[in-house]
Amino acid sequence: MSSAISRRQMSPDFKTGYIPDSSPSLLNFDDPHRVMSSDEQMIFGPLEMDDVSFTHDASSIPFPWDSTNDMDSDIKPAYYTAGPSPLSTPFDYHLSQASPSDTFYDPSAYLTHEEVSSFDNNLFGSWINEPELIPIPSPIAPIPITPNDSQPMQPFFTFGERSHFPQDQGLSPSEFAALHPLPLSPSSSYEESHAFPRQRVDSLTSISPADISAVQTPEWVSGLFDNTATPSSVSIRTPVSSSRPSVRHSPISSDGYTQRIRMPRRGSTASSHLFQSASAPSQSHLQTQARSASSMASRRAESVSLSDDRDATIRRRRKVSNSSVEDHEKADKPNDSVPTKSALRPPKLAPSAWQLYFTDWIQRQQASNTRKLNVAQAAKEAGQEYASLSAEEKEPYKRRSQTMKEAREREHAAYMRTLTPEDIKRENVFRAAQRKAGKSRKSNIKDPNAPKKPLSAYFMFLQRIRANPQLVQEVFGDETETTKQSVLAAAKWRSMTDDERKPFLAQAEQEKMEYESARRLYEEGTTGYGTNISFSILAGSPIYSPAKLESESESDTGSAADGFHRF
DNA sequence: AACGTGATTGTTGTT
DNA sequence: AACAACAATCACGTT
Repeated sequence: MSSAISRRQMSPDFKTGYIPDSSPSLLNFDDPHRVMSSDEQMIFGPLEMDDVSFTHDASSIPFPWDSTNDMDSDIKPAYYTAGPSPLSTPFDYHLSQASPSDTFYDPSAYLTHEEVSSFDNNLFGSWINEPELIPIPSPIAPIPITPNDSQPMQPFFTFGERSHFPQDQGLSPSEFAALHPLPLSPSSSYEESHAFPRQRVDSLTSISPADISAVQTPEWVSGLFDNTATPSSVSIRTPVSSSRPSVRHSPISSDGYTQRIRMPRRGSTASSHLFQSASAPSQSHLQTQARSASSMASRRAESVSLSDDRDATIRRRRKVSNSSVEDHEKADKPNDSVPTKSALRPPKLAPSAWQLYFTDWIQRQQASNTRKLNVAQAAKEAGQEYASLSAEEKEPYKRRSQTMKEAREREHAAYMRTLTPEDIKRENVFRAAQRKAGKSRKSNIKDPNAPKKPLSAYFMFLQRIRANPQLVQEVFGDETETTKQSVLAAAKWRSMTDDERKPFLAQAEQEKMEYESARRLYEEGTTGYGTNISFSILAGSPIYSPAKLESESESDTGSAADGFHRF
């Protein structure tokens, strides 16, 4: 399929001055110091985590043949430098360091009275708001409570001047392995220290269903309960070490507990309207949260009395929830059969600014006007009005949407982390079947807790180019489309000699080894029969000495080897 | 699947 | 059903 005309590529700036050979090639592979022997690197062994660096990012690999300074190659995504990653502190309500510029002072971080009230009756049935401010603890605007429990946000580890916060994405093998000091010790497990870095953990040997439901609860919702209940009773707990999944309760698993609290399927398309029409973000989450916060005793969805019979949606949902069809279907299915439905129940998307406006608009219509409008008509009209709004008028909607979106993203990441490898496997089997049947194009999900696959040599080569403007110019010329860039890079890659490729191949080999180790560790941990044998040679602490990091990765792993120039 | 990012397609919620 | 925003996917190379 040829790509359609790209409207954004018409800038003439890119069409000038391609001078391929105007300067000496930066791709000079003749520097005898350039090569890292994989043998030599293996001296330190793939599990010797003291020399861990973030080298899976090939752009940061200090290829000796490259004379350009490290600054180019040290570029990291913004979230590495922008302070606490929102994704890394999913449930941290105890920050006290809100600055005036923080969203703590942001009006959009507050729910209106209506919104709060709606929790009682229609469970987030409306996003409508009025500017009567009632603070809700945004995940990025932590509530200023529990002063004794508050401490400055600490970077999980530091790397030079920068702070690195664990991502919900997979980790590089090095990161992963290094963060697995003692997988059998609950208090030092990876998820705790990494995914929930500042979580106070009292007892983690097991996790209750209530904990799980809390994990699944949107933060902007659960925060409300944090306000009224004692923090400990509703504080969200890490969903248990990933290395001991034998005690890990999957949010979608069909064990007795979670099965009961599971909410009706959202249904991909047709059925969703049935249950969701009046729902806003995560009814089910709210429901479970309400349960776990107010009464830990009654967990059965069926027995929950939410004191709002006015809401027909709830009744409909409960009705479906009562049906035992689902339970049987689940229980009867062996693990290896292809699921007919996805069991995943991720938190819903936060409403967009437009959706907030539209809901608001509908409300206003209902309040004032007597005429009946169908959705299509309403959307048409409201859409025009929305388009004519000034930026200032859209601002409050955008801010509120943004705040909710950030909260939702964190909640989603937290949810994903609660999935067990089995959950993921199951879901991917389902998705594969859907793709095969042409019913969906959804790709497989990956385990966010698992170590990340390393880059291939060619991909490292690509990254190396991209990290250096001069190399970009030399290899890509003025081509800005990434797809075409990869074609050019591949041509270059093919034109290179084995010797020229060698440093990349060596590095790829090295990281592949590290990855395999990390993967084995992870799988051992997640099979429930893991042993701690190999962990003794890992770094004893997830906290590194940054100085060692930098120097070692450059001087040691970077030393020459490939035949010439050894000592 | 690992990287990058602009373009394109799919999903979302509202009555 | 209409709407706008956003999420997800695609394009591309190699291993």
